[in-house]
Amino acid sequence: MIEIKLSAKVEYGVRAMAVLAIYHQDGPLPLREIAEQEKISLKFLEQIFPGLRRSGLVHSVRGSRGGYVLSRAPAEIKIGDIVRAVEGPITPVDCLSEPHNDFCCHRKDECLTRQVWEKLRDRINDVLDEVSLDELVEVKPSETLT
Amino acid sequence: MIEIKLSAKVEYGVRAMAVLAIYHQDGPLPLREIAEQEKISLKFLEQIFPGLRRSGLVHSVRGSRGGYVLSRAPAEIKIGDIVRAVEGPITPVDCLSEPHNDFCCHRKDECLTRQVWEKLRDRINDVLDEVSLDELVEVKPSETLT
DNA sequence: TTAAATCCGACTAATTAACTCGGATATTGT
DNA sequence: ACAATATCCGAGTTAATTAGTCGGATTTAA
Repeated sequence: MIEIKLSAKVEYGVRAMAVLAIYHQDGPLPLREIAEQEKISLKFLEQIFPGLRRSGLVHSVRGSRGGYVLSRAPAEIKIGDIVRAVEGPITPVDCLSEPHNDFCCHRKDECLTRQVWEKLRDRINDVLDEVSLDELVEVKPSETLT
Repeated sequence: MIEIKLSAKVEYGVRAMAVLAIYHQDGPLPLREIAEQEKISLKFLEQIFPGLRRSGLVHSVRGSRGGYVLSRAPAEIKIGDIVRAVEGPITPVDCLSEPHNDFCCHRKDECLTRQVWEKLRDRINDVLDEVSLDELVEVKPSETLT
């Protein structure tokens, strides 16, 4: 079994954003296209994108010939942004998201393990904020800058 | 909702090991004691400890006056050891644990996002292997070395 | 022999995850 | 105007996982 695991929503969300990054120039890209390319259920994608829009990472164009467009350049979008947009704040244990209560951990003054999870949370966020979308879709050596 | 989350098993496992570290000198400590101190169900702890034992982190003393003892000094036990003992190898997406198959991600040559999850996995392991049990139970300034 | 422990495996209840479904609404091309 | 193509919205469903329970067998010290 595995214990630190990304949800399918996050995985698909990042994959979908990567596709959007590739076709960034070509105007709005409908989810149908992304679904096809990445073999993801259209209906599931439809469920994922509202979060990305609310977080301002993409903007939507409704109606025929509509679709989604990145609202910033791929270089300005970090993987962490996507992950947080899809699922909310990243935190390894509930204890960290709530205001500290003494029942969270039952040792006298302070939760001993809390500091480890805090460190873990911070590092996870760091890693995810180090990589941006453009790095993800970087083309192979063949098409690097002239 | 949260997407990178430790299971209760891991959280309890680490807390329990911290208690064991504190009473390290005093011979075997029964789970009943730990359960009481940390307000964790005894039956649940009983389910967690076999994994810790099989990984060689603790050894058990059966029968009356029995319990569990750390098999190494707290300084030699990393949080990562505990996490892996309780739940198996740490990996953020299934794709990483299996031998690479082309259906894992549906882009032509290589999974673009894979590299990010690999980096994430490695960093998570790094963080968890940086902290050892003794750091976790380090006493407050009042009782630092004379 | 009794009490206190680990040990073992099955069972269950609750929650979450991963979709699915049906339709409403907006927009464009003809 | 109208059909086609999108996003949008919310509820429903199914499967998997998690968290925890339960009953009892085994081991051992006192």
